[in-house]
Amino acid sequence: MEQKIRIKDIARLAGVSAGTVDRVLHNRGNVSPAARRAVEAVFEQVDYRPNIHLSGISLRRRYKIVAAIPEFSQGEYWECIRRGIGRAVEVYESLRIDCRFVFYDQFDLYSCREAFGRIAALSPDGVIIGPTFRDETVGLAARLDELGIPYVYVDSVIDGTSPLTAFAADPHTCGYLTGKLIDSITPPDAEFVLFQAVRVGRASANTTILRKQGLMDYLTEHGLANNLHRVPFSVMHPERNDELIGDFFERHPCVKGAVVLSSRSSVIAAYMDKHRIEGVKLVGVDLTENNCREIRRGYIDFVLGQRPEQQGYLAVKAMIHHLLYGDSAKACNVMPLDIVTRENLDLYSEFSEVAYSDAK
Amino acid sequence: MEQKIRIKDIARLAGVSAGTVDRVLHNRGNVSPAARRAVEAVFEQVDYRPNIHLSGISLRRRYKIVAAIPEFSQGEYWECIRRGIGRAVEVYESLRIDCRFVFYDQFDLYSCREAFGRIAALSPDGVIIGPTFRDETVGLAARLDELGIPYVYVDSVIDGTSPLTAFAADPHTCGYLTGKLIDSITPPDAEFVLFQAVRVGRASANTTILRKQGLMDYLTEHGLANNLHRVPFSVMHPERNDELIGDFFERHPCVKGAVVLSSRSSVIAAYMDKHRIEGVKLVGVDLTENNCREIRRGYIDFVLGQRPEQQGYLAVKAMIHHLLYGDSAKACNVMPLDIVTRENLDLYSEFSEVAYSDAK
DNA sequence: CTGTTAGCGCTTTCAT
DNA sequence: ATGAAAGCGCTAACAG
Repeated sequence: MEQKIRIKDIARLAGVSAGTVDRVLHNRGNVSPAARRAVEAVFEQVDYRPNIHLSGISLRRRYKIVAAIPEFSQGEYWECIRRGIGRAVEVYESLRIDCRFVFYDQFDLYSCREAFGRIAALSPDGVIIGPTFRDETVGLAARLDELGIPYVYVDSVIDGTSPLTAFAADPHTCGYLTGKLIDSITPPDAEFVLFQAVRVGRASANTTILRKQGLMDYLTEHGLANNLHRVPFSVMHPERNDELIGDFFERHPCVKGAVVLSSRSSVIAAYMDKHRIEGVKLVGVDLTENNCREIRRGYIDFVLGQRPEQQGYLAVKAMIHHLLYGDSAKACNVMPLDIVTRENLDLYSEFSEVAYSDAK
Repeated sequence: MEQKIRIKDIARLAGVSAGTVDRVLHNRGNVSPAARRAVEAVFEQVDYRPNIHLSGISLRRRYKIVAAIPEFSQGEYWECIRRGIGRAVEVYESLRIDCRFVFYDQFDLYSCREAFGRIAALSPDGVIIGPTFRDETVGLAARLDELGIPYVYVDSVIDGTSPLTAFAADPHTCGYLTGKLIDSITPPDAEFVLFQAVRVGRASANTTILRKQGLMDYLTEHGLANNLHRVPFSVMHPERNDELIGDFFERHPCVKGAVVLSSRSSVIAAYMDKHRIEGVKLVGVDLTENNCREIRRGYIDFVLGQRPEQQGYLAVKAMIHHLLYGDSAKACNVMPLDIVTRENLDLYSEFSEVAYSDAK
């Protein structure tokens, strides 16, 4: 039980005062090369880790974090990310973090452009970005780089930018695992269908493309690539699905498995319910409220969860550690992909209550 | 952005000093009924939540926690629980928690009795118990109840005792989910085999019995109860399995799925490897190092993880909050059951690094 | 019984 | 450039 080392100990060992140690620690200047060397020598020797909650208490300045993420309705994916961000702000309460949200419409490029445009004027110390549109995000990243403002991605990563770090599931693995699951739970000779949400006015989201690549890679590796059908469906206008999907399942009785790589598998579940499609397994992504309901009703068999709440929590945590101590973090943290089915679903939803939050 | 309320604010609102508020808060006595009422009235109004890390800093006394859990080798289940306990102690570093481990041999009742007997003499403020033997644990619990020492279970719960709280997966759900998985990944007419570890000198662990019940319930509900074979195997003497399992698979070609409800499915995987058993799916429990290896090699198809590290972490956290603030907690916290397969395995193991720990 | 005060580890201001 | 000192929210000893 060796005593925890404190700043005062460092000071004593380096033969300087605590003030000087702190100045070195936070790169606050006004320290002679000699003193700096002495202090740094001690840091080499000992494993000093300041208590961030105590740092917070005596901090004069407040940090302002802006979280730029898609707006959401109750029970949707981004609500979890937002909740995670909120929890982190509570846990690090002693730092009195100012967290401001900037929401945009993930289906409207102009809304995103406008929202991202507002960020710089808020002069944040750090930004959490939930990206959707590549070009807009690259633009925002460039502006932040210029201003020296660090940013962290949640949910997905935009190549060609230099975030402090990112918390996201690997979309290729997600698609690959989807393939593994649908293959595992259907007979060897089954055919599959990939339902693809039709998007108005823009290409499919990058994440979806990468997931699809993962799915294709699985199928190809297992000699199943030719067993896959693709059918479009509409999220915005579910009533159009009667027409879009039509009599697909009657025409393809060998199709025993369906996959949706966006979070909207509940739309397909509703279609299957309405048209009494039976004997077709359905695998989706994300534990949205709608998806959970369809899992309970037995229309969705498996869903992959990406721990959105934890993504938000960890993003803020990483940002705070960077702001206070200049900690760098590894470029990208890959979240686990939780396989959720009717039997373990409740364990996941009940649980998020207790898992985080150090505050009571 | 409403200001966080501090003890000083409570004092002002109640018309008393901070010292009195603190006395009320910690039931330290020496406070008049009138003052107590005034302070409690304010607590009704406002949501005051002390910052536990700041509480810690000015705490004079140290708390001593004893963790009584099975001893383990590297890569085993209980190592993760121990790591989680260690992490919590780090995160709550400002409280200078004294954590002492008392290990016992989970296969030796006398070792457990002896170890549990030593605990009271350590005069701990709280005890984390990883139970194995029912009677010994009931005895320990009774002694602790008598001494007024709170205790928390990890991994499993012993009925008829009154722990502060517990963190464990639900064994019935675990078995049930195992059934669901093996059923999902085998053909409709498949038969199954349950491999049961032979225990020397004592009945099967209670957890295993409950898991088995869950499995049976799944099979019964799905009209598959008659498709299940039971075969004993040995963990201690794997070489005996050639004889114990013998030509089971040749005699039962319809068996397409195997289940192991202890953490030792890797032993069966090794058997299958050695005897070139093919076309039989295997589902197990716990992400031990051995199990992970066999998942990677493709001999185990699915494993259920119970987040042992998080169990340990949360147990200590709950205990600390209780010791400091008298927080009660709900009787039992049910951990998620993570479904792990080759494709998402690495995400789970890589991840535990970053998920906990507030300390850098 | 109660208010005042010192002190925990850390940051920051203020003299030097 | 540097050390001393004050102060953050909280607890506990102390003096009344």
